[in-house]
Formats: sequence, structure tokens, C-alpha cells
Amino acid sequence: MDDNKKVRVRFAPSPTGFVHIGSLRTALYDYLFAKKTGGEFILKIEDTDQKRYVEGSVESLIKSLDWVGLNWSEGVFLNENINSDKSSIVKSKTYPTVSEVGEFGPYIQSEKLEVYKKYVDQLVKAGHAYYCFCEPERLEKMRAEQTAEKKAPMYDRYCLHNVSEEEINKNLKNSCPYTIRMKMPEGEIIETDDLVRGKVKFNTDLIDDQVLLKSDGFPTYHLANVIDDHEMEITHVIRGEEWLPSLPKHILLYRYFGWEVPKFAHLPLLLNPDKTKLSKRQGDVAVEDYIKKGYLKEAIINFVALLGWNPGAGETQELFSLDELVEKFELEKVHKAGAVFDLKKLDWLNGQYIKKLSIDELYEKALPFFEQKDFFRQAGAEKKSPEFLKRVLTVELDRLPKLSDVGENNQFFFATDLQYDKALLRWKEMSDDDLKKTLEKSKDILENISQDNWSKENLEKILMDEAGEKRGELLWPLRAALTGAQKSPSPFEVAWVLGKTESLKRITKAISLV
RNA sequence: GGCCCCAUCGUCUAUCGGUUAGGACAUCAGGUUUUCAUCCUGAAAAGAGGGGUCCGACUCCCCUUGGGGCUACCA
Repeated sequence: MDDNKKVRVRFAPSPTGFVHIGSLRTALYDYLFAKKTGGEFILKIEDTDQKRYVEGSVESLIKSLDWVGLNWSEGVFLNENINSDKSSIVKSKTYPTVSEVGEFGPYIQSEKLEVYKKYVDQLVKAGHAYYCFCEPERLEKMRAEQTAEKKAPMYDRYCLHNVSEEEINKNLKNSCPYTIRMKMPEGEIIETDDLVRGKVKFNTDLIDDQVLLKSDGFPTYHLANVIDDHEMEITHVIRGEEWLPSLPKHILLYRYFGWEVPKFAHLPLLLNPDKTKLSKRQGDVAVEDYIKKGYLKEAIINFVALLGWNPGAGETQELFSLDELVEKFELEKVHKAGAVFDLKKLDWLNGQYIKKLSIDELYEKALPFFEQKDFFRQAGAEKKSPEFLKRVLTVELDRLPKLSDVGENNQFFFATDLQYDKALLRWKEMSDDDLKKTLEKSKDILENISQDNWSKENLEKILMDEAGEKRGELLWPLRAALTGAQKSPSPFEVAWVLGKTESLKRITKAISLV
């Protein structure tokens, strides 16, 4: 391969409902590699399985990718995102909300069925593929028998050996359903170099005659993939390790067609805590799920990037921006072993990125999450004001793992009438009398602070001065009165958020309780 | 079952033959002007086992074990 050729990589998801977080990592590595090498990052759609197609998923998949900020320069785009100055824009016939941009289209597999047919016919003519008229029932039975005999289930080549040219033509004329299978050569060792795994080799005797063209006229992944990558001039195929066993089939196809073989990089899998392939059953796997939970794209990208790769060289940095990742990324440093998806670390990373947000930014991101909360919906209008919420967020900024946690631990901010047990107000063994006195003292102090001086800093300074040695005596009852909660931020912060009027109201209520 | 891939703290990882095997998350302990969180400090925590090669192996080779993936007219 000409190493000076411009790098072209592609991300090729299937529209089966959502973007898997593992696919996102593949897309990320594609993106990083393309940017790093000054190449093109392309998005194409693998929709050859009609049964698994989920309505609207092409669009949602594009949106998810857009949301995390991986920009591609060619392939499939949402109509609304296309700048008119792009050349060769083709509206997709299959998916009305998207268009295809670029000179190597179609970028949607279901739109180039005749292309695959043309190539597979070529293969049949050359004797590298053959018609198969076996019914699913026969295949199933055959496999069952082979399995029972502890043999590897493989197609027995019935149609290769027993169906004559004439019969084939007759069957075709009668429009009998058929598939086209790839004819694996005998006794050949296919050896190749994988960019992350090094040398890998396979014996063709142990590989099944793969169906290339299905009876519905659609190609299988294997056929479509090879043809697309060749036609789109893809230089590097970066994909999950689950594709490694079918690599020899792909290499053989390139050979049969007489095409240059791209470079391959098979990425390690993302794992469940029990080390099986990351799956829906053991937690959220859709990027959308993480968006909904209030993870920031920076955190998701950062986290997923470090699952299977790191810059090495004694590097102890943990936080990386997308640009930094581009700068440091190397395919050669990708790991071979699978990586467990550890939510705890994601939470920590997310907290780190939340802390970097300004209050205005946080407010903008957090508002939709507030709006989903019952305690927020039931709150009075003044508690829903941007000013109030921003004060809440100022206090919460440092203690927020994810946006969906917003307000959750501090619901007392939003309550109109705080309900709590009187006993909560008591500091240690304090008598009712003393309790009342200390609350009245707090009330006095706060009453004497003007609206203009009602700041976190002032409240802290003044209350701390007044509290003297036995801080708890003044501060605990005050905090309890303001929050009605066992745990909360400091009374200074809470009083500041609530404002003078509300704070005094809550203290007065506490006094009346005692 | 067959084939393929993989193997450092619980988890993500550094180490590219010579290190007290380093960092981060999580955990635990202590501290940080009341509780919680944040934050700070500290602790505990790893080279699966067996053979080689080498003056010297976590590092290179082989075997075993363990784990995973694939084994569809799914991708």
C-alpha cells in the first residue's frame, strides 16, 4: 500500500436503535486517527439487515454523534446540518431526513444493492462463489447434526457439488429463493498484520462458506463491507475485535476482486463488570442513556478514550480534551485486552468536568434536569427563577457527579413548608430553653444583615464571629432549621441561597416548633 | 465442541531486560473553622502457574490454566 495515500477511515453503524457506547469508542478512535493523520472521517450506514432496522435510528444516531462532537466530512448528514456550499449533495431516498455528501456514495448500503449484485456475479463467474438453494430448515438440521457429532457447524457444500448449471438456471428462472456463498479455498493459511494485534493467521479449512448475498437480495456485512471500503477508498479499517474471526474472509474477498487490502485495526472489546462483552442486560450501553443521565460529552469522550488506550510514557494526566486526544493518539498504543466499563470512574470524570463549568453554563445544562424533578415542579415561582437556581448550582457545583443529580440531595431549597422532626434541631444534649435561645440568636443576627450584605462571605464571617468557640451550638440548630435535613451544605450557603426573607421564615418556624 | 484473541492492584493503566513495579478511580484511616459533599494527607492493594533464553525477566519464547470473542440468509 502506498503509505503516502491520504488516510480515509469510516464509522459504519447499523440503524438498529441506538449508538452503543462501544461503537462510540470505535468512532472516537476513527476520528482521532483521521484528525491526527490529516485524513478524512466518513460516516456510512450499514442497513443490510431489514429485520433489525429501527425507525428513526439513522437520524438519532447522527444526532448522538453530533452531540459528542465527532465531526465527519463525508458521508451521511442530517439535512438541517448541511451547508449549501458542499458539492455533490444527494438526498437520501431511503431516509428522508438525511442527505449524502461526497464523491464515493451511496453511503447507505441499502441504496446500492445493484452494485453488490454486480460484484457478486463477478465472483460467481470466477468460481469464487456459488448459488445455494438450501432451505433454512435443511441448514438448521445439518448444523444440529454436526453439533451433535461435536463437529464445527459448517455448510456441507451440497449446492456446490450437487446442483448443475442447468438446475441453477432452471431454479433462477422459476425464481427459487437463493443465496450466494463464498467458496473458501482449501488448505490455505491466510496471514496478515493487524495494527493492534500484530501477526494473525487463519486456516481456510476451518472457515465456513459464508453467505455473501442473502435471499432478499441484500448483501451480508462481509460482502458489503469489502465492496464499500474499496469503493470509498478506505485506507484503515478500525473496528471491534468481534470482527477478527471473519477477517480472513474479507482478505480473501479483496484478493478475489484483485483489490488492495486496507490496513486493519481490531479494537479490544468493552466489557461488563463480569468481563463479558458490554451488554444491555448489565446496564446502560446507549450513548443516549448517558446523555439522559447528565454526563457531559467531555467526560464521556475522555472516559471512553482511556478504555483501551493511553498516551503512555509515564504520563499521569487523566483529563484530556478532544484536541489533546487528537494530538496524542496513536493506534500503536491501543491495547489488546478488553476493558471493563467502570461507571465509578466515569462519575468522577464527569464531576471534574462539571466543576470546570461556569455557573451560567451549568445553569443552561442543568435546567432541563431540574424540570424533570417533582420537587422542582411543585416549587414556588421564585424558586424557579434563574437567579435562585444559579445560587443553588453555585452551592452544588463541587458536589455533582452528574447533571441528573441536580437538587436531589438539597430538596429543602425548593420546599414551601419544611417538614421535619423537632429533635433534629437539637445540638447534642442542649435543653429546649437553650435551643430556643440559640435559634433566636441566629434570627437576631440574620435580621441585622441587610439585603445588600446578604452574601455567602458575609454570612459566614458574621455567623462564625458570633458562634465563637462552641460553633455547633449556634450553627447546627440554624442549619437544621434552614434545611430540615440531617445532611446539607453549610448554613451560610443555605441562607445565602434561600435569601433573607425565606431564611428568617424558616427560623421563626423552628422557634415555634420548640 | 472447533477456531481466534487476550492475561500488571477490585477497575482503567505506566513499565518497551536491570524500578522500593508508578499514577488514577474505588476502598479504608486521618485532617480540612457544625453535618454532608468537595478538598488535602496517608494506608492497603498487582505481574495466573510452570518451564526455558539471558549475568539478569512483569517485560522475549513455549506449555498449562483462566477469561473473552466468533462459530446466522445479524452486524
